Amino acid sequence: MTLFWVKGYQATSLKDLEDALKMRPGSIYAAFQSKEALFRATLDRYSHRMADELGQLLATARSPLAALQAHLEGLAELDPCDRPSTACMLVKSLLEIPRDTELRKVVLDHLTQVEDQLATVFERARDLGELPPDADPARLAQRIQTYIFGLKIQAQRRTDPARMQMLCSDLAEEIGRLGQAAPAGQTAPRPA
Amino acid sequence: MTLFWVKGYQATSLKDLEDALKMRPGSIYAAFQSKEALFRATLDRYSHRMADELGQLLATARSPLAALQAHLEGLAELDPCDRPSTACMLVKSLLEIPRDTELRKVVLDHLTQVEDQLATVFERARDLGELPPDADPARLAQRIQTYIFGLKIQAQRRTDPARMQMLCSDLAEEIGRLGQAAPAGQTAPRPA
DNA sequence: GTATCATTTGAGTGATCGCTCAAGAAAAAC
DNA sequence: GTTTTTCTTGAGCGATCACTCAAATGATAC
Repeated sequence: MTLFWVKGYQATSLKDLEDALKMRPGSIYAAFQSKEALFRATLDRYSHRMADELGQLLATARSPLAALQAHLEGLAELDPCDRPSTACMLVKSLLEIPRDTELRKVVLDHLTQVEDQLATVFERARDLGELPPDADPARLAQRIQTYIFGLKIQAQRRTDPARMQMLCSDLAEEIGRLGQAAPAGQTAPRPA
Repeated sequence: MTLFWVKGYQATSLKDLEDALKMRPGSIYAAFQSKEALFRATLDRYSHRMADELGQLLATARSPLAALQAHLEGLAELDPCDRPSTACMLVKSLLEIPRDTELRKVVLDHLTQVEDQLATVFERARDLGELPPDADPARLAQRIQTYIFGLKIQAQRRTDPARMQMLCSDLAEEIGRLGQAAPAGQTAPRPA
């Protein structure tokens, strides 16, 4: 997964995979069906990890909205210490895989899955009173996902970490504002 | 340029270029030095066009801030009618070109150039009183560029155009709020 | 120990990659 | 018309691509 994540699908050769998996071509094709099938497997794994990560953050945070803010803030220190790449593997794949491909559809499905998960978080926030009752979870999900896409690309530029921190804070604050800017007659709760 | 833009650098073979340029390999290597050099030329061209586009929008819009809002709104109808791809060629290149490459540096420079241009727009908006005097143009530039990155990736997903329109409006509104949310004692101007 | 099954191996497949260069065609100079 | 110069051509270079398969190796059954 790391290999595909860092180098991308096309740029990863079978020689690379041989070294990484410590398997010879025959074994690779016996275990997986093809380079593409192996790549799909890594996409699945990546998506699951992403979902788990967000789920765990949600479990530990004091509130759904705070969890999302924390997630955005967390993108500030995306230096390749723990993670192999600061870019999102799904976005990277989306950009390099041509249209009208089975593989493309797989990537799109995974992205929609993530979006749905984010929508669920917003829905929960709304039900808990963190958001005004007329808030549109799907719309907000699309928005924060756009933020995340943009932030992870910015992280690829490896600029000043302080600037990256500022940027993440700005966008996290934007999410926080969603709760405070309640319409008339609506009071924003103050989660403990 | 279209070819590199749509297929990406690696996925574009010399055969593709032969067909597109209607030149045989010898001529291609006589005119340009290599596939990489040709790609650099297209990156330059793309960047210039981007800059011109934004410049023109700035000239026609009623105000700098309105121009930026219009630019974001414009990303809603990015269907591949006029443009070859809805993705940003620079971002696409950033994600596929490995670290520690000359080519990578070229892409990063171009991205910084765009960012600087955006900062100039915000600076102008501030000087015109559209933004509070303590507004940080560089910071705002980084933020709107992040929005643009995210939006252009969303456009790649080819989802419901209405949802895309909503998303663009949301982020354009975000930019508009920068002008209205003036600090104490500051009045937001109402540009005609 | 021997036979049976499962797995791994790596040389080799044809195709394509980016790229070169001697030879030919076209244009310019005279 | 002839020579000189400029540009174009496309066969072909070695390297690499994703992938295959007969043979070697390892594990299991008896």
